[in-house]
Amino acid sequence: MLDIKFIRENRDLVKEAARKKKIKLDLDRLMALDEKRRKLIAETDELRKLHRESSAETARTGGLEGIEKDKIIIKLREEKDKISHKEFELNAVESEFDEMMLLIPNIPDLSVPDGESDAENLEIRTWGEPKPLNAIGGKDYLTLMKEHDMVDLERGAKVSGFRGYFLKNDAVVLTMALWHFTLDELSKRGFDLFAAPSLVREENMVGTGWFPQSKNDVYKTQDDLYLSGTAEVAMMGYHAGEVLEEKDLPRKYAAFSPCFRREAGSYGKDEKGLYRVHEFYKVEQIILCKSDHQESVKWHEELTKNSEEIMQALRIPYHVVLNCGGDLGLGQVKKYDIEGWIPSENKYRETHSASYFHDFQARRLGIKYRDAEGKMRFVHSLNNTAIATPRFLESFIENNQNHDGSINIPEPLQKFFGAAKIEKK
RNA sequence: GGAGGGGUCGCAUAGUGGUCUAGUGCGCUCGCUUGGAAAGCGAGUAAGGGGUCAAACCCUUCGCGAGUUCAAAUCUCGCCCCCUCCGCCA
Repeated sequence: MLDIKFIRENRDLVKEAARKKKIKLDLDRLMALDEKRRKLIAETDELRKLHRESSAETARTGGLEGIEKDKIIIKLREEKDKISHKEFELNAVESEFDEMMLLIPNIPDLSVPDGESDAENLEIRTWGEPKPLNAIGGKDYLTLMKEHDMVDLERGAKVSGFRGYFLKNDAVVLTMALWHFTLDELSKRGFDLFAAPSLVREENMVGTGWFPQSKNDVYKTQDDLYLSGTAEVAMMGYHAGEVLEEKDLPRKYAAFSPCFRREAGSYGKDEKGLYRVHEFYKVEQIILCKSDHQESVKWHEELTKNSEEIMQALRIPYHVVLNCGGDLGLGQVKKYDIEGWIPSENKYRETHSASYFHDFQARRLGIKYRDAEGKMRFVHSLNNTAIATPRFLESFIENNQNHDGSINIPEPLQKFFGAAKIEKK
């Protein structure tokens, strides 16, 4: 959410933001509602004030009886009636206003390129040597995983439906080793570790900016809780409604959680394998920092660097792209995706997504802090994937395979995996 | 799933329909006092919204929401959370 005062004074910026993000927006409607709203607030306040004065007077002259009393009560009743009518009018305007406010996009950074979709994201750097499949060993990850009895997709679909999967044996150990390794790396970098809830209240979905837009992509339970698609939601809700101290910022959190996505509207995309599944696991990095653009930029770069270092430690060639306007979420100011190299597809595919929001999420969630002068401010928030499984197995296994079909476990991961290789049984 | 108790200013607590514009204590801030400090004394002590160049000023808020009433911290209903207990359970 943006500050209405900011919107009022920067209409062109907001319109440009909507254009860049390819979001439909009737800003004139919002401005008209805002004006109406303020007028009604002033009128309501005035009526309330008068009524309050009358009530106080009545209270002071307590024991009145008969005609005198009736007269006063009639007067009070009339005042109250006027207030009710005014409040009714105000409520109608405010609820439409509030609804629209949730749809106002955050302003993307100037460095964000124009573009419709992820196809127009800009590559900003690469690491490692991306090699085609035949140069590495010649097998795609599913073939390899089946050979090693690491996955069962058929029974996954039988039990769990479309996009269902079972991981088995070394894949289970490898997956857990990846989580553990990642958490360990982040802990070393000063992150507090969390195992976060996936089941969350609606207000957190709205607060992070996932709702109302992406409601269709999220599973809802019969208790009106939602199955979150990322620990970002729970971790942002963690401090909702709180006032933090400036000295306690930044807060750096690494949160593990199961993640759920309906993938509505993605039929036909990545139907095979472990890349796009309904149920997966993720370690997410979350940072809350001071309300300052340079701070946000600094931590955004650091979050990205952390994930790059994890990619490097695990020997996955990757590139980093700067996401274009059309590929940004409502609240995002700027986003980098890290895409791991997939030899079998001869291309890079998204494994991490690092974005910052300025105070967009904090405003919706009410996460504030008292600055050095004692002034209340909204924190800035950022997040980035640290590792997402089983998606990550695709690039991991293909890039670390040997000609004999065995899979190397890079040195930093060995103490978590317990061996240096996955060998043919 | 069931039974009961509770949620008031940073903390503790008072308040069961009208002077609550929420009292008191503690804490905190400032001042007086002092050689300095403590104690004592005095004043202040929130958030959100409207308004304004900024202020003054005004409105709202006693877990959240709705209702009854001229008037709600106080009465009614729904919800959320916390505590105690029974049941079930990894």
